Amino acid sequence: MSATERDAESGTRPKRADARRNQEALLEAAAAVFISSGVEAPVREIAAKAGVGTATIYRHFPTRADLIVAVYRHQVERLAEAAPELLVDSATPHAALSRWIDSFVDFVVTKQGLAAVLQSDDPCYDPLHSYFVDRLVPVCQQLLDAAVDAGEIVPGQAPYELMRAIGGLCAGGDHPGYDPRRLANLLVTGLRRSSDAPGTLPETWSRP
Amino acid sequence: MSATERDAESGTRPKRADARRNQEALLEAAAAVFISSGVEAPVREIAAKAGVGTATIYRHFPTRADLIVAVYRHQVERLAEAAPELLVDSATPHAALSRWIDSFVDFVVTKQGLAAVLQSDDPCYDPLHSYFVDRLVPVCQQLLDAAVDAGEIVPGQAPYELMRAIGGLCAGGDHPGYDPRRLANLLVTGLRRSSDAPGTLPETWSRP
Amino acid sequence: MSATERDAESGTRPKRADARRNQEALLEAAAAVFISSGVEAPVREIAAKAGVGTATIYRHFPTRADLIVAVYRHQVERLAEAAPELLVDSATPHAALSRWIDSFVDFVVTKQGLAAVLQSDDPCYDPLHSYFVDRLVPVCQQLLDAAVDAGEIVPGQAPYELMRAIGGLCAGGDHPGYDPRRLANLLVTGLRRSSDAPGTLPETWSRP
Amino acid sequence: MSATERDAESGTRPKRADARRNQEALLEAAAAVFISSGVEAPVREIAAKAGVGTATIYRHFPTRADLIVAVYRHQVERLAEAAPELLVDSATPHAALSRWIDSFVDFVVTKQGLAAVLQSDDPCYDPLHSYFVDRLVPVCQQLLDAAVDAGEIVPGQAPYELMRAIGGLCAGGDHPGYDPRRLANLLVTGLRRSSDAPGTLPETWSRP
DNA sequence: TATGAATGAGCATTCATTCAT
DNA sequence: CATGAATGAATGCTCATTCAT
Repeated sequence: MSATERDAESGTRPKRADARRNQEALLEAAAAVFISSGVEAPVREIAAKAGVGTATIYRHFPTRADLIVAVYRHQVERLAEAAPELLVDSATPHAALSRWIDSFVDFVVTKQGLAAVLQSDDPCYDPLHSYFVDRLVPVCQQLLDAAVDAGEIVPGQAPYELMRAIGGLCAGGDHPGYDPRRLANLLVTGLRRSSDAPGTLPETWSRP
Repeated sequence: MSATERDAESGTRPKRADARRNQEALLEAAAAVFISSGVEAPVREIAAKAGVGTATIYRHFPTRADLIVAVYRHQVERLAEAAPELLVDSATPHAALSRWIDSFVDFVVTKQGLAAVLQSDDPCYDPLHSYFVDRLVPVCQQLLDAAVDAGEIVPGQAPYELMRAIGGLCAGGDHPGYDPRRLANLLVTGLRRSSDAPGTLPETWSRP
Repeated sequence: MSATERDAESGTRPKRADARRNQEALLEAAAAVFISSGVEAPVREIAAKAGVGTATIYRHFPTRADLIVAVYRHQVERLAEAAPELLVDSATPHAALSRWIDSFVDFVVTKQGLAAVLQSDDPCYDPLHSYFVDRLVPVCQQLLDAAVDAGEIVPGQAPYELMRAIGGLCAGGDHPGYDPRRLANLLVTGLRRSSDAPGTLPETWSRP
Repeated sequence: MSATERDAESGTRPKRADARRNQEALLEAAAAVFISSGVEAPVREIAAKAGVGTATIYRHFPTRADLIVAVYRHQVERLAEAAPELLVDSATPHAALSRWIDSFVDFVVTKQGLAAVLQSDDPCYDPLHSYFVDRLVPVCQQLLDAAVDAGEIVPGQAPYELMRAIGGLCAGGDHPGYDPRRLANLLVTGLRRSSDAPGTLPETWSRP
């Protein structure tokens, strides 16, 4: 009989309940601390906020990346799931892409330091990168493909590259007048087929 | 004859020789370390690389911001001075802007962590921010103005915001397939007057 | 049964045993080091002597003032509590005052650097000052008042000033022939009503 | 022919003039810095204030003690020379002692950190101690002797001990209400023959 | 299983002193 | 003889991680 089965049967396993409660307290606390002090906030701060010992964090989330993934999983999932609806609801695939990028910006920009971590080369964040890539890159690819198929944007834009760029752009911070949404959409606008007005705009900026 | 006069005449500078050599060694070492370990690398590492004591760094560059500014001053100046020539040499102001952005990207992208520092809120970096802003924002403004005047891009794009965005975008790093130049130019392309082909592309994504 | 309850019952305190042992080792080590190297001895030295890491000190005593207070708390308390008994046991209030000053001198003179720190303006020592003032000034005041009421000494001597003076006087050190007790009592003797022999001694030196 | 003689003859030795000028600038600067930052102020601060290199300080004053002695020599001399006059001018030897102590207090109390240094055990300050002791202790002894001979104070008070006590007492600082002059004189008052009113005051405070 | 105490490496920074110029 | 650049040891403090209870 597995622990899970026993749980399902009795429902009286206090330990498990404790653990789950801890896990949730931890996620809440981490989310709060991530916002106030960034995703690289000291472990102790998170533990203190959650009212648990530091080692408890390590038990539940061996690496910081695990914790970050757990904290943002819901939002990442929602982001991933939103794409199909957007494709249906929007006037054009490009509009869907644009709106999805908006959501992505909203997500990244509110997480102090998330963008920085996503750009970090530190291997300790590899699981974090993997999760984001696995979950969001296909979705972004889908949106890009749709827009390409509709002839709205030029083909060939790698979704990972685009998201990475937008991530970096979101790291700009809260400075007054800095509008990550607008800037991200500038990027997406830049993808538009310049052949909208064929021949009129020489690609003067193209690099050799 | 004062020491200063002798210096001016002979160029021997008896006292300063060591100091200048050290200063240069320091700048070289710092540049190298900034690339390998980022601009927030430990002072000790830079000192070790330069073969000097740590205090020597503090003598020449009291704050880290001073050191960073010194290391990049030449390149920033070249960047600032390049704009007028680009305006003359390029087919259109937009092309000049695009090429200048290329140079800016080339500059930022090779400095590990520079983008991050430029985005930091830490007041210790204020002098660094000031220097970059004072030196480059007017130049970027000039290029933007020219492109606006030529009817190539929409008006109203703040140069600081644009540069900040590009800075963040450059923080994307060295990942294979990540092309900051192209992405930055996507941004600039996004600024183009969509009226190039008036009416053809509904601005479905435009923000309120 | 919670850990707290178990503690209350058995006194085993499974968790705190180590911590308490360390705390005590720390206090002992600090006391020893304070004597040999003064109360401003490097944190590392105390940690080494106690056989703990430096951070352990910071855990138990976030500031140096905390550590100093903890080290001397017992002695300060004894000093504070001794006054009432002295007033009862001594022939006169002045004698009680004198004996209390003796104890105060004994306390201060054995703590290398304590006097200096008590005189320091560094705000980091404010809590230390406060503790000493809060605990000892009222006691000294009480003794002074009693002596004044008995007509033994002139009124108006601020206890804080007196203690500060004695503190400084104790900083004289261990030099042979230097007798802080005697000197401090000279001070207290100086407070005596000169009207012991009214009119005989012109107060030529009296300050306005 | 000694260097001094040659100087006297020719008066053209620029080097010597420079050196002397430096020495004086140094003394002035040191005096100023000692007041503002204490006698343990960084060497560089003094050098900067004097407009000389740090090594120049070491040339003129190999140790800090040398510098301190030089800075205060004039005032110490005046203090030493004042005693005879005071003995003549004052109504009684005790009054002279008291007034001299006043001057001593005035001297010590205005030198930030001088008292602390005078109490330091650091052998690097031995020359400083020696100078003060050699110059002032005999003077104080003389004043004490006179007062003893006049029957005003009890015999046996070592002058060095008294001065050390007063020095420590002066370290009390600038705190409002802290009056080192008064406290020092309390000490001297304490020396008075209690037999002014013989038998009236039992030496209740005397320690076994 | 949860705890939180302990760890100790790591960092920025200061300063007295020396030495090449 | 004067300079001031270089030194590098010393210190306070933080934080991620481990481990005994």
